[in-house]
Amino acid sequence: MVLPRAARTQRRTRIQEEKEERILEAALEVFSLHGYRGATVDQIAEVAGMSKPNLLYYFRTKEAMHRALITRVLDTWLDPLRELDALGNPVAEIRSYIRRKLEMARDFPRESRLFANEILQGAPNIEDELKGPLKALVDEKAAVIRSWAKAGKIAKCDPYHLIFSIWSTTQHYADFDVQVRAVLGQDNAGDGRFEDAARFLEQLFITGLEVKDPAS
Amino acid sequence: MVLPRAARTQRRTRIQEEKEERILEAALEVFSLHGYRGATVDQIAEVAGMSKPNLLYYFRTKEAMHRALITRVLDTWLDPLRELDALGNPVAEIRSYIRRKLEMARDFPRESRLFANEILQGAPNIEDELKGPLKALVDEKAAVIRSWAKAGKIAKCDPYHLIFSIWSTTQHYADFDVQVRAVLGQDNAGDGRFEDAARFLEQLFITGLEVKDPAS
DNA sequence: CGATAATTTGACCGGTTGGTAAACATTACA
DNA sequence: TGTAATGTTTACCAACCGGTCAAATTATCG
Repeated sequence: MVLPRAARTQRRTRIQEEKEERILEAALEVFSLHGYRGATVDQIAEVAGMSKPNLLYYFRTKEAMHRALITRVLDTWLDPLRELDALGNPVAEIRSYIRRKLEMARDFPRESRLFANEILQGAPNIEDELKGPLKALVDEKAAVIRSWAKAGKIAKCDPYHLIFSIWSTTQHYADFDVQVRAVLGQDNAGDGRFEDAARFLEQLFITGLEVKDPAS
Repeated sequence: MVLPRAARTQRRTRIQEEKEERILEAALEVFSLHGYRGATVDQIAEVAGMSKPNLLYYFRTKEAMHRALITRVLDTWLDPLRELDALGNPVAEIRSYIRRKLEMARDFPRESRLFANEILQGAPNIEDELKGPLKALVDEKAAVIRSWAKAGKIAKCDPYHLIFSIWSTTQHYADFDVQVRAVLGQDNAGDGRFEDAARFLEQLFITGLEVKDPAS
């Protein structure tokens, strides 16, 4: 046989698991830095430490690789929002959602840039994922936030745009890292800017969402 | 003569002005959608309605085109921040800065995406611009904001991260337009999302920055 | 008009890129 | 161990891409 990817129906070998893992890791590195078109298969192969035909034995096309990577990453990327608990304390829930998103921007910047690249260029490959699972999750959590506002637990506001603004402010520190560093100056070594950002964003969102007159 | 770009030292002809304008317009269209590497000279030539060699007669390399485009756009892109007036009413100044940035995201999304693409991929060509003019301008305005906070006109906060969060929230509606539309649903026709965003962001930032105890 | 400079085009080139063919090597397993 | 399936490599290709060249066309101006 010469169809390794067809082995998807069968159980996968140890080698398949290992190699596919190494390839996707390398693909994340390269795609997130150069975008889909800017990345080359040779580059990914080199980072993965294998020859190009060998890589193409596991993923038959560049696009298949990209698709596999996106779908895998999208799932974990939405975890912070999934954890938003309708039964928790509203302000505390939003605060820790912001913290989690900011931690992801710090710890998984490549994943963030992968999506940014994709969406920036019109999301040609993942439009279905956006309109399906992503929209469903956001709709669900927006309803939760709206109910908190209705109950007077937080200020009345558009829950969708609240979520957008949390996404954008936190992911900014991953996607626009170069700009952030350039503007803040030379102290690029540590994670200080993330701590400063956390303080600022907490102040902004929590104060901005506080209920002025707690009489309910 | 065969050196049209060397004509820079001389006055430019009518034809040069027109064609360079058309080329940069086409380049903006293509670069903003596909990034530097993803854009092809043939594509740009086609959008500009001329042959590839003809285009290369005006800009000798793809990189020269990109550089010319970036430097031109960066200048107008920073105008909203330049207008932030140290002598104006602090809250009103910040409010109208947010409004101006959001209007730019609505009216010039290609320009926004051009920068986003560039910075996302490590800003290989404009690092100097970031560390030079851009940092200088941000430093200047951050000092203004800090003085407002010191004077008790707005809440104490990190001015750099305030600027970052205004940038990210507003540009989000240009750069991640596809995602915003996918999440908000089918009503993609109008600009309603920008009006909703304006309302939300105003509430968020102005409430978040208000001084709680106005005793100064 | 005539001539000189500016502009435009079709044909082409070398390097890169995604992908293939087929021989060779290794592993899994009866 | 033998052998069939799986994994790896070398050599290669066709399409694409940025850029050149020389010839043709058009604008400029005395």
